[in-house]
Parts: sequence; C-alpha cells; structure tokens
Amino acid sequence: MKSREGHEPGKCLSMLLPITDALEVLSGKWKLPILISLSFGNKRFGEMAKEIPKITDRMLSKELRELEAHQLIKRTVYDAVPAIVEYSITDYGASLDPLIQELYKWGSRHRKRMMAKSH
Amino acid sequence: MKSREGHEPGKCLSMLLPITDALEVLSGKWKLPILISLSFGNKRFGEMAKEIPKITDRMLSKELRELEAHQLIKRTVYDAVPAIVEYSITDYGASLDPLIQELYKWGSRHRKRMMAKSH
DNA sequence: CTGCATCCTTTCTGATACTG
DNA sequence: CAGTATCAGAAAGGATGCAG
Repeated sequence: MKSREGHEPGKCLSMLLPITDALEVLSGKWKLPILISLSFGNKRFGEMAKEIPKITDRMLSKELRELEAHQLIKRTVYDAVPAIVEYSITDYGASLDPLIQELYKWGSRHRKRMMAKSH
Repeated sequence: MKSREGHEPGKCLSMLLPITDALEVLSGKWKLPILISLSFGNKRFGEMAKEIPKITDRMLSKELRELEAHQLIKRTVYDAVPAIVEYSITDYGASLDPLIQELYKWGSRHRKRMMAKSH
C-alpha cells in the first residue's frame, strides 16, 4: 500500500463542484468545437457545418441554441434574402480561451503519443 | 455584417483535431471527476464511490476500466482477504493537471456568475 | 441559405440485485 | 470489499425531407 499523505478531506469536493458545473455547460461532443470555430472569426451556419468535421445540421442547430442560451455565443440576423445569420463569440465565451489552449496542448501531446505507439 | 479579418483557413481544423482527440479520452460525465479524486491521493473503489457525488458503482467501474486502458490511472491489487484494490494516477494522467486547473478556474467564475443572476 | 420536424438507431445511465 | 449482470429508460446522434 502506497502513501496516502496527499489526501485532504473536503478539498476534493470543493474542486469537484465547480468543475461539474463547467462540464455541464460544455457537455456533449460539439460545444467546444463550435466555440473554437467561432474563435477564429464570426461564421454563418453553413460555414460552420463545413468547417467542423462530421457535425450534422441537426446537431449544429441544437448546440448553437444551447450555447446561445448560456450566453457563450451571439446570433445576429441580417435582413436579406435569402436569410443571413451570423454567429459570434461573446466575451463570456472568449473567457474559455485559456481552457481551450490547455485542451489543445494536451490533445497535441496525446496525439503524438498515440502515433508513437505504432497506432 | 461584422469584420471577418480574424478568419484564417486551415488554422481552425488544425486546432480541432487534437482537441477532438482529447475530448474523446475524457468523454463522459465521470472521467475528469475520477481523475481529480485520484489527484488528491490514491484511493480504493469504495472511497471514490463515496467521494464523487452521484456516481454509481456501475459507472465508476466502467470509467475506471477506460481510464486504465488509456493509461491515465493504474490499478494495483493487494493480496488480502477481502480483496484490496488501490487506484492511483499515472504520470500521464497527472499531465492533465494544467487542464484541470483551468477547468476549475472557469467553473468557479461560472458558478459565481450563475449565483449573481438571482439563480 | 438557414435550420427545424420527423423518424430511427445507437449509446449512455441509473437502479437493482447478486457473486467471489 | 470490489465489482459484474441485467433490464429499462433517457439521451445523443444520424438521415432525410422540407419550409421560410
């Protein structure tokens, strides 16, 4: 049995609660990819549909609505025919940037590691 | 229509691929909570089941197997009756720490924001 | 172009009970 | 103590079609 001195009761739970909240807002396969796409510039529905690998219209539509409800993105309708709708990231959405950077860093390292293992 | 000068083709995809990989490894509701629990010290099955709010034995068991397969955690069996099994985080699992810190920071801010809005 | 409605399949989760 | 088996419901996801 290894040492257990690292264990501090209560600390763990106080970390778990905020993280659970964050995970809820970012839940699902597509919210972060959508936010990343928008972090590279405002986009229209069709542009995102093309840019994000494998996402379907249905999921894109659904996730955009959730992200808007959480105020992470903004939807702007321009009066034109045919309709033009532009999505942009809000300041609040942009506050996820450091998190996204870390995810990118770890994902890159993980990718290399996978490559190395013949796979 | 707002400016679009932030858009750089290809950049977005090169960011999306590693992140998609990362999200796959961390997918689901429970993997990060489990890793966080273990980051506070080695734990036994029952300890984690008590410490992580709302997780069921079934999910804990399933997620532990996946985390072990991805080499983020280590399972050690001690020869005793009744059985003693200890889980610990690997160096590779520990490399998720910066990501977890960011998640915690954002989650904490998000939590405050939610509180502020009457809710 | 935008994006919802419908239908269907797959995957995920929870509850409960049970074994070594 | 440390899980696994089973069942059922919920949620996520895909395909297609169509309307504003």
